[in-house]
Amino acid sequence: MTTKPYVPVSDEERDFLAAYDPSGFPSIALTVDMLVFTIRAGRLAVLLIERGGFPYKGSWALPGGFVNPDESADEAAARELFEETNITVGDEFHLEQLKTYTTPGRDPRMRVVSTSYFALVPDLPSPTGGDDASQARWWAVEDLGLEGNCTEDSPALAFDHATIIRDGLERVRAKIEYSPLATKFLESSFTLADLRRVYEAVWNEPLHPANFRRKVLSTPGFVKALGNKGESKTGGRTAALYEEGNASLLHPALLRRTVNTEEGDDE
Amino acid sequence: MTTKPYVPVSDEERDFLAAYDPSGFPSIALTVDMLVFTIRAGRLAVLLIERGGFPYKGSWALPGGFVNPDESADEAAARELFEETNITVGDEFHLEQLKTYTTPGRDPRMRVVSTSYFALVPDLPSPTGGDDASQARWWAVEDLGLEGNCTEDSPALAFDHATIIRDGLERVRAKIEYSPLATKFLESSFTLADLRRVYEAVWNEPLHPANFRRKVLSTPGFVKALGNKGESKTGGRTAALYEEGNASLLHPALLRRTVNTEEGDDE
DNA sequence: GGAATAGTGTCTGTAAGACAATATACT
DNA sequence: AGTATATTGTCTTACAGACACTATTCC
Repeated sequence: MTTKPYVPVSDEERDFLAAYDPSGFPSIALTVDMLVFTIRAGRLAVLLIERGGFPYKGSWALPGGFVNPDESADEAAARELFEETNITVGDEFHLEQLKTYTTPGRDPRMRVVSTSYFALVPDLPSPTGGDDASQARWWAVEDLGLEGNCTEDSPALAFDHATIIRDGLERVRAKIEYSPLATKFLESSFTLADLRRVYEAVWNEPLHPANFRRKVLSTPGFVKALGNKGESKTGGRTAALYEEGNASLLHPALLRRTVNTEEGDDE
Repeated sequence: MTTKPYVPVSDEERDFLAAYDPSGFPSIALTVDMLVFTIRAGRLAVLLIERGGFPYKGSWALPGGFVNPDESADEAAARELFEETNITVGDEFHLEQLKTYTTPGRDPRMRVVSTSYFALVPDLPSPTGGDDASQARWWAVEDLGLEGNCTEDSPALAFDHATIIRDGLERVRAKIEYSPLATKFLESSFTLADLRRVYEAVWNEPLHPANFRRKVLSTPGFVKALGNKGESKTGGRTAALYEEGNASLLHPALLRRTVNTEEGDDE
């Protein structure tokens, strides 16, 4: 529980810290941890990096890094996201602060305060290997063993990153109910079936196509119809294309049936 | 935008910082800022403290303080809340992390990373003067001039605390829709009219008593009926008493009509 | 034509919003 | 009695969920 003295483990880190505070090692390091979510093969996935050194060597961790002295955590998060995925901040995807983790000892090297961010991005062409030698890949969140369904294939997660991923999942699952965030998982034009598959992947439950359609179209500002039509992929009628609308909140909201609360004896 | 050298402004601060990092002043200070909300005279109010020294002398600031080296921000927030209001952490009120503010230069003295928390407490007996000589009082959020209704009576707010208060208001207003948090503003037993007045104060809009009642009672786990009845205060039929239920999420949610989103051309 | 998906129409149950009516307290 | 609030009842409208049906594409 007490803060241990810091021992640099790589030249990059040593250099960074020397530049960070010329007078010595800082008492507190501020970092960002990135939850980069996407939909791959119909499943919600998160980007993880295999750690190559102490601590948690061989475990999988969220990408992230130090906040520079002259930048805010928001700016650091956008920078890290670009470094990891080559995506530039814009309207194409969503980046939002999630929560800050401060428990003493969460990093054995020193006191590290980490502010987590989550990003929602469309399916990226490649597994987006990081610029450093570390191994990066997408993990389907189902396969992480976060909800008791832990198997021998579930990866070990470094630090308190399992908690961060759980918190992020909860936020994303709740937020697509009342905001048009689900469109951020898709390219700029999409079909209503694409949008429905996003909801099904994030909530992990099937939705009724006809009712979903009626609901989305009756929510003002959620999506906007484009004139053209897409191509049929597996046979079947060609679907119309839509783009993101201009609403920032959905009213009325799309409601899940499955709500993770204990409802007991009422009244 | 660049971080200025730190100049201690009080003996307490100097002592704290010396103890905080014996090798010198820390590069980053981690603090908590507390949004303590309550309902006073039918209006949503927040606790503010008048600053007695540099910077922002004479402005009003959120209560808060440094996170000690051996505690988490959660623990620091609970400690600060007790120091400000003499309320002990428990089921009686709500304490939750809001957001972390990191912009360089937000405190002119040094790089201060502040994690904000909001607490919902019942109306407290006294204005709860702080233990130090600083002036503390409740401010109705309407009177803070946060939404353009700024008058000459609106207080000057220190640092980026106007932003923090706005963020907190948004969170609380949204969260009482789908969680039973509104009961945290009340004593352990309350009438449905009391609960309705909480919603009316937080949302600043009148609610229909009969429909509110039916809605609350039909939401499983929101409130639980007590056998006894309260006293009539202003004449009129005596209302039945209720206590908090065991639901953690309201399903279905109580919906505001007024939603602060720009809804444009749909479809 | 057959299979597959997109999209429309319709029925039903539930619940919200408005409002009237009744019940119970205080003066 | 008169007033004020609590509580119940009822009517209308909106919408979610279910499901049948039509439309359009590929094979």
